[in-house]
Amino acid sequence: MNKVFYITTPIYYVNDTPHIGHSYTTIACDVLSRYQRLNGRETYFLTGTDEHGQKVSQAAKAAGKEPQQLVDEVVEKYKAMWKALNIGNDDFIRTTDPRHEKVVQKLFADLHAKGDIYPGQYEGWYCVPCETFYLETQIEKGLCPDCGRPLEKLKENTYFFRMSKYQDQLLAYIESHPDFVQPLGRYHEIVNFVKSGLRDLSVSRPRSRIGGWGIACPFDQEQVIYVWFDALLNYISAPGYGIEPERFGRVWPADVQVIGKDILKFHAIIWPALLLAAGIELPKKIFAHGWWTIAGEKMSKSRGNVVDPLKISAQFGVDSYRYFLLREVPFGQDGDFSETALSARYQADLANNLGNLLNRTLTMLEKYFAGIVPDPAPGRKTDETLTRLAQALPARIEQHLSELAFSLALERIWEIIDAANRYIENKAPWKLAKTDKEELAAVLYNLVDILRLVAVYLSPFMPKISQLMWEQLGLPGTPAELEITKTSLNQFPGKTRILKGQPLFPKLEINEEGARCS
RNA sequence: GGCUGGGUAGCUCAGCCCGGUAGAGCAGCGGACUCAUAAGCCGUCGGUCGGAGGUUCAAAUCCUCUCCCAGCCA
Repeated sequence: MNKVFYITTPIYYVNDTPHIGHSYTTIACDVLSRYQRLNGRETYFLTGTDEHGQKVSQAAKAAGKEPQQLVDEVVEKYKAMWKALNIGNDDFIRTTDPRHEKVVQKLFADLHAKGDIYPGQYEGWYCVPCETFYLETQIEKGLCPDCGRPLEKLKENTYFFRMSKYQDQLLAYIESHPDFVQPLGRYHEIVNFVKSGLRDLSVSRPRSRIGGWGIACPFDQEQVIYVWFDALLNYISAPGYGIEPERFGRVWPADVQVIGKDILKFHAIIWPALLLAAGIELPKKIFAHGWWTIAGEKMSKSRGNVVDPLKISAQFGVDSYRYFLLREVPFGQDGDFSETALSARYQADLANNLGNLLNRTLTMLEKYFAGIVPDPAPGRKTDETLTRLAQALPARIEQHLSELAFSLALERIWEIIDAANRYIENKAPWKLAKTDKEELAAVLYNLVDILRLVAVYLSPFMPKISQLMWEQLGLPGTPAELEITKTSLNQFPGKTRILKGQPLFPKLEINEEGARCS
């Protein structure tokens, strides 16, 4: 049995509604998993929701609902969003799933039995109204850094995870696996952090203080398991750790865990430390991507500039949105989102370069060959540049996607699109139509052939557009059904009747207007 | 404060490791063409490479100092 390609998004906190940030992570993971499937590899692409914690129970109380009712409602928003964005996740885990709770309790008990979870007392500065603990270093003059009210020194019972014990082991692992945390800058942060020393971590909360909304500690009625301990374990509970050993063995370790840079430490320190304690192999790669600002400003509810992916998708198309997010900014860096920038990409890259290339090619086929792709003549002329680029493409895409360099992968595809547009200019089929029907046939064949290849390699990024291209080219099935390793030039079936349709990316009427609104 | 990135064309960035006539895309301008979503193609304008000093025949690239921005320091 081959190892399944396992990729995860973080589980999203139900206290938030899905926005551009969530969609960014999830789309990136979707592209990677679609690419793996295209290569004939089985995938396990996991996303889900983080549903416990005090904030959720507070929000429920404020809304006059039971926590369970609230999370059941919010989880649907996430599921609807993923459906709308054409996310092909293989599983969806909720931390309220019994399959998850069981694993969390089991592991908590195991680590306790092993002595890696031990009882103690947590002491810190507590803000009663905010219900939050602060460290000495976070506060000034005994006031809450958030609301400014006086803090109380509070001591409460808790269980600690003996993280300090795994400090050296973790450091050794990270230093011997320079790809473990990416991008490189984040890797250095983590190395320095671990070197500076790890403290034991409080991993439970008194039930009396936070209410019951969480996973109960299996051996102490007074304690509830801390949300982060609970949440991180989703990555192993979903593939069946301790419950379906065979499946777990095929899936784990995760090949890539994609996260936002804000939760790096949980994933690159606490998470691997827990796995070391549990004697489970560590994930192969943690990749922390950057954040989006909105038209130069930080996104926030109070500014009212939160980007709704559904609204943007309705306006520009789902695939345009997917394309923009991955093309505009190198994965790992921060980026700026604006309708103006999206509009520019739409116009230049999508409508003018790609959409128009398909359109002009199909029009010429209709005009000169009644919409039937000419048979590929054995000795026909091919284009050196196009051939070279097409042959180099698979390895380049593989390289870039293995590094999560989505923008570079897309640039490589656009090199071919640009070259194809130049090819048309150089060959001037409208002239050949009058002088050399044979070469005209060769040129148009080469064009649909290269467009077929473009559709295949574009399919992980823009599944719907890729499918539309496929259909307009008159090809049967879907581009994603094709094993990518078997794609090469000169395989477009001759005599195919093309089915030219509407432009892939119609001109945007309200272009200026939209730009101003953003 | 310590550590790490970064400051290059109007905008976004590459080049810096391994010194040798400043690059790409977008935007702007001009041209020829017409298959096409007035798209595409060709050409072109545009930069004292954050600042100062140094090494060198030669520095965006190496060294020193300095200013500014960002990230990490539970």
